[in-house]
Amino acid sequence: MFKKERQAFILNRLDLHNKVLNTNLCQDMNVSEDTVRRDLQELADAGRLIKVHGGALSLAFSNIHAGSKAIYSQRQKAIIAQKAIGLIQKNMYVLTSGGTTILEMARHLPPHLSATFITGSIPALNAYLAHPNIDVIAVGDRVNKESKITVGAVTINKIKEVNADLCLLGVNAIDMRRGITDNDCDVVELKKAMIAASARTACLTIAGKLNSFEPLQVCELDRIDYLITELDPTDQLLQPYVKAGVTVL
Amino acid sequence: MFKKERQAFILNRLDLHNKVLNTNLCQDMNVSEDTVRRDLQELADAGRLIKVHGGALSLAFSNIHAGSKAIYSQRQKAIIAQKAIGLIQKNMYVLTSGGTTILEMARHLPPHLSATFITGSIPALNAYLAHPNIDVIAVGDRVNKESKITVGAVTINKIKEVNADLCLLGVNAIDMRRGITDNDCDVVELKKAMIAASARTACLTIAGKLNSFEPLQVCELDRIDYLITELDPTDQLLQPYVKAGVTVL
DNA sequence: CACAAACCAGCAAAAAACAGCAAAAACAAT
DNA sequence: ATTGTTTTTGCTGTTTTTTGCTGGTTTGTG
Repeated sequence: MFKKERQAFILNRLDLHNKVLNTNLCQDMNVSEDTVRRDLQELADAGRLIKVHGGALSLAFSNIHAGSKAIYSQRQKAIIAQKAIGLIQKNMYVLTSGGTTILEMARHLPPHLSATFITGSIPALNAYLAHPNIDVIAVGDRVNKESKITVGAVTINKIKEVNADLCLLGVNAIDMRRGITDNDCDVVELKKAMIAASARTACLTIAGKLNSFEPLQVCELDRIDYLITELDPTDQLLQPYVKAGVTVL
Repeated sequence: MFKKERQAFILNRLDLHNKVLNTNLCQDMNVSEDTVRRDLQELADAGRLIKVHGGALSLAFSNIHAGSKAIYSQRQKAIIAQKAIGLIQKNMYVLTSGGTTILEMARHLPPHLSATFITGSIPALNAYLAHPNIDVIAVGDRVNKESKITVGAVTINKIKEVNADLCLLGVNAIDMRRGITDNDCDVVELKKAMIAASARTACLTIAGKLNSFEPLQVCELDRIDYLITELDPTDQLLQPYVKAGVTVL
C-alpha cells in the first residue's frame, strides 16, 4: 500500500466515521504505528484533518465544535443591530426571523421602545420577553430543534395573516445575481412568507456573507428594501447593491 | 472518546441544557470524575464555560441568569417532577401548562425519553428544546409577558385540535369543593381547553396549595385523573382526594 | 456543627508521541 | 549493472500525555 493510498484510506474513513484511531488504522493497513502517525501528521499539516492524541478527527467535527461558540462575529453583529433598531418606530409591528444577528438585535432594543414583535424563533422570543415595553406574538407549530424556530404549514399560514410594517431578516447568503439564498427548505418558505407579509424588508448580514450563495433562493434582490451590514454604506463592497436600488445602511 | 470529543460533547450539552453536572457527564462519557473535572477546568481556562461546584454553566446562561428568578420550593418540586415523569411513556403526546413546577419537570426529563411535548409556555419550550429526544410543538399567539405563556383565541383553537395522551397541569389552587381554580381569565380558558384535549389529566402542585382556592374555576375535581404532590400518597392531607376517586401519586 | 459531596495535589501506570537511527526500497545517473 | 542519493519505513529508547487513584482539604446543606 502506497503512502498516497494510505492517506486516501484515512481520509475516506474519516468521511465515514468522523474519527479514526491510530491503533485501528495500523492494523487495518498493516503498517506500523509510526507510519500511521506520520501520515496523520502530514495530513494535519495539510489541514485535511485534526490530529488528536491517539488518532484524528474530521474537519466536519471542528465545524460542529465551532457552531457551539457563543455568537461569532459578535462585534460586527452589535453594529448591525444598532442600525436595524434605527428602522423600528413606535408601535410598529415587526416580523423577525431567527439567527444570531437577529438575536443580537433583540438584546439591544432600547428599553423605552414600544412595539409588537412577531417571531417563530424561540431564542428571539426569550429576548423580547425580557424587554419591558415590547409586545410579543409567537407563531407556533412544530419546533425545529436545531435552529430553534417554528417551522411548518401552520407557521406559514399564520404569517400570511399578518400585516407587518417591517420584516427583519437575518440572511445567510446574499448575492447580486441570485438574491437572498439559504440552505434549509423550511426556512426558505418561512422567509418568503415573512417578506410577503411585510410592507418593508431589511436584510441583516455580516459583510463576510456578502456575495455568497446557497442552493435555495428566498427572493430576488429587488424584493428587499434595506441591506444592513457592519460596513460603512460608502464601502466599496456595497456599491453594487446601492446601484441595484437597495438602501444600504 | 478523545479529549477533544469529550470537550465538544460537554460544550454541546451546555448549549442544550445551559448546565451540566459532573456526575452526569462522567457516566454518559464513561470516564472518571477526575477526567471530567480536568476537561471542565481546561474549558473554563479557555473561557468557554463557567465552572461551578459540581458542574458547569454555559456562558449564555450567565447573561440570562440575571432575569431568571430562582424556583421557590425547588426541593418539593423536584419530587413532584419525578412522579410526573413516571406517567410519561414512550412516544406519548403530552400537553403541558406553564409554571415553575412544570418547568422543574421539564428540566428533569430523562435523556432517553422520546415523546412529543406541546406547550404554550416559553420557559417550558426552552427546556424541551434542550432535550435530545423530545419533539416540541409550540402553540402560538400573543404572549403574556408576566406568565410567559401564549394566550388568546388562536392558542385555544390550536389546543382544541390536539388529541394528547396526557395533560400535565401546574395548578395554583385545588380544593375538594371548588376543584381546580385560578385567578387569570386567559389561563383558565387555556387550562380548560388543555384538559378537554387530553385523554388523561394530572395536576401537579406543592402541598401548600392544597385546599386553597382562587376566584375562577377551571374544572371540578372529577375531571382530573392524577394528583401529584411532594407528599406520600398515604399522607393524611391527601385522603379526601383519594376518597373522591383521584389517583394520588 | 456535622456530614456528605466535591475538590485538589500529587503519584503511578499505561498509552501515545517523539527523536534519532538503520534497513529497505525507489529513483537517477553513470 | 552499479553506484550514490533520496524516500520510506520500522525499530529503540526516551519523553510526554493522559488518566485513574489515594488521601487530605474545602464547600454546601440540613
